[in-house]
Amino acid sequence: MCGALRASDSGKTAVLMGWVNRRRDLGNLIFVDVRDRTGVTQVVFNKERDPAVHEKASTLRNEYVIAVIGKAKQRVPDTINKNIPTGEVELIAEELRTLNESKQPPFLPGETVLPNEEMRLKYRYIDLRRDAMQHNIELRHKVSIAIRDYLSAQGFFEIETPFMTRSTPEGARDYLVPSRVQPGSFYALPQSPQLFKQILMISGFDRYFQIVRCFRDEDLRADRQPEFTQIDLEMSYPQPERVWEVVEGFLTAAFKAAGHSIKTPFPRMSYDEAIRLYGSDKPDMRLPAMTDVREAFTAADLTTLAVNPSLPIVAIRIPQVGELSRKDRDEVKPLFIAKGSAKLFEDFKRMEKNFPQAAASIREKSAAEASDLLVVVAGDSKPGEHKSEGGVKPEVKQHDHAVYTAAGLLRIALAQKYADRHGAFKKSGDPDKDFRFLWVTDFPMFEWDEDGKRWAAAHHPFTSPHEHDMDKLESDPAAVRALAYDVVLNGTELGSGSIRIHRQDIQRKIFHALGMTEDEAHSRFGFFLEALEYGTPPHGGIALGLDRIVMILAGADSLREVIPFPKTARAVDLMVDAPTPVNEAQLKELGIQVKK
RNA sequence: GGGGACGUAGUUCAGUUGGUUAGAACGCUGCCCUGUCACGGCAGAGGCCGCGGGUUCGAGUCCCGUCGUCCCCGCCA
Repeated sequence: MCGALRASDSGKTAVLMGWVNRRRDLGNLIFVDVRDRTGVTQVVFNKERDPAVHEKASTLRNEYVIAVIGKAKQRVPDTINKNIPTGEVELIAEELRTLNESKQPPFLPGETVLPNEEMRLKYRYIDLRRDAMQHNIELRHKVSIAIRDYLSAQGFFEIETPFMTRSTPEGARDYLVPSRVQPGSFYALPQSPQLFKQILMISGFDRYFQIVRCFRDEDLRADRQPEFTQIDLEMSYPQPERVWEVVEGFLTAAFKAAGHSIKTPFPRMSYDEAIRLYGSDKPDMRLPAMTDVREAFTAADLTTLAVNPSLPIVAIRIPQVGELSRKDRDEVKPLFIAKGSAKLFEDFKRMEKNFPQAAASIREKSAAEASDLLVVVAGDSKPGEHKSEGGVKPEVKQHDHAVYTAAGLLRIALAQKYADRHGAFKKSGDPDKDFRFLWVTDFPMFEWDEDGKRWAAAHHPFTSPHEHDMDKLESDPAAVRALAYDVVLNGTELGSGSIRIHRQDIQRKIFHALGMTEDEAHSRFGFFLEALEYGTPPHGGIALGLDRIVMILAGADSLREVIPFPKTARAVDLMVDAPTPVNEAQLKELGIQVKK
């Protein structure tokens, strides 16, 4: 292999096969760097030594595929290249075969500047030849293997579940697959193997896992692709802590495979705490939490500032940002996405001038240094449009929630904007700082769906409520906590799971709370409800995004860097040019008519 | 569905207040070169300025539309 040759191989005959990475033609002396998956080795063609082979070498061009036979030779000291592992050796060519020529590629894998993403995706096979992509794909392989080995050793069976399955109206949009044999009927690709893995528990496979593709027809983001890979697992008779232990175990193995040693157990935080302290259910703990500064203001202050005294007031601190210029402040304002009636005070100096006592108190409460950036987010006292549906309680909570989450989004936007100044996102080499894991627990069971004017499952409708909250299912749905948990890394949700409902009576209550009639529940999940009646063990599990784990390990900003053949923001594969219309005959066979 | 950024040579980019023949680097082609490794030197080819309208004596530059890529909000149980 091209990356394997070392000085100790000196004198041996070697065969190298690979691509022409670079050619340096000095006339009577030609150097060719031959590249394969493992690296690059320099091959020397000397006219004096072998005119015929040298002549052949002068016809080589970038990305030709060649085979070279020659003698490995230790380089003389002043020609050693310290930048590459094979830099102490070179291959003196004795025979050269061009296995294939290449058209001039639109870009070169060895080039330092990247072409734009459109180009990279269209010619993905060339992009994937680049070192960085080869490394990412190898990393992905190693991580998968580590996780498989770990879970297998812990007694989990990897069991496959169908890709062509049943559409369920809950959750994300389904990708549909028409049935030819049953015209007018459709399979759906799984958003996750949720019900199958629960049925595997009912079937007696008490520890299941699968590294499996899932499909969701929703809009894309840098960290969201329409098809993605989950590490899905489920176990019988677990406490949440047992599931967390398993996850911590395989993540330790996965990170070890990538060369990082992480500490377990991960810290834990309730959902309420996460919202109050970070304005997010996936806190990025690499930066300080927000601070409740409601007490810093007098009632008179709040009136002057036109701030609603009954809503939260929080301070966001970003370390080491330094003083904001007028221009900075103008740029900061649009980063704030006003949710509900949340409003922003971005000019802390002005606050110090007009409300010196409050400002001093905020500084103290948030432990701010002089060089830290402070901004304050509060609720506007102007009467907003009040939606009366849904009862009093969720509305009050929603307004609090809006202020916290608006602040949380701003906190992240500021952190990204000033990443160079605070440096918290730079890899330090210390895994305790670079990888801030967190369990977020006690999620609410239900969320108020403003459009549908009903309660919806926050996680999914098979999640078990907290035992103590059972009696609130009817009286106070907003207060019901779920036995659901997320694992979060550096502000990215890696995975989500729960203890499931294993009793049919409770499952029925949940459907009822969700406003589903018995008939509706049966038509959607009849097979599952029936299965629950045949001796279902208590069970629970979780699913983690493999792509996201690898993305963070690779230090990438987008899933596209760790997926060999990803899709664009419009869910298009630019290489194969999918999706496409299909011909009339195909449609006819499926009994489908396309609206023009 | 909404907001923002970008689109100029094969690639990455520059292009002033609207003004004559649109530039650079890398890549490509040819020649020279025996220790280069992002080789070097000389010469050369290469452009529907994304596409379609408009304003103007004149548009890469201004306006409108459209297509594509990226980021964000909504959405993603």
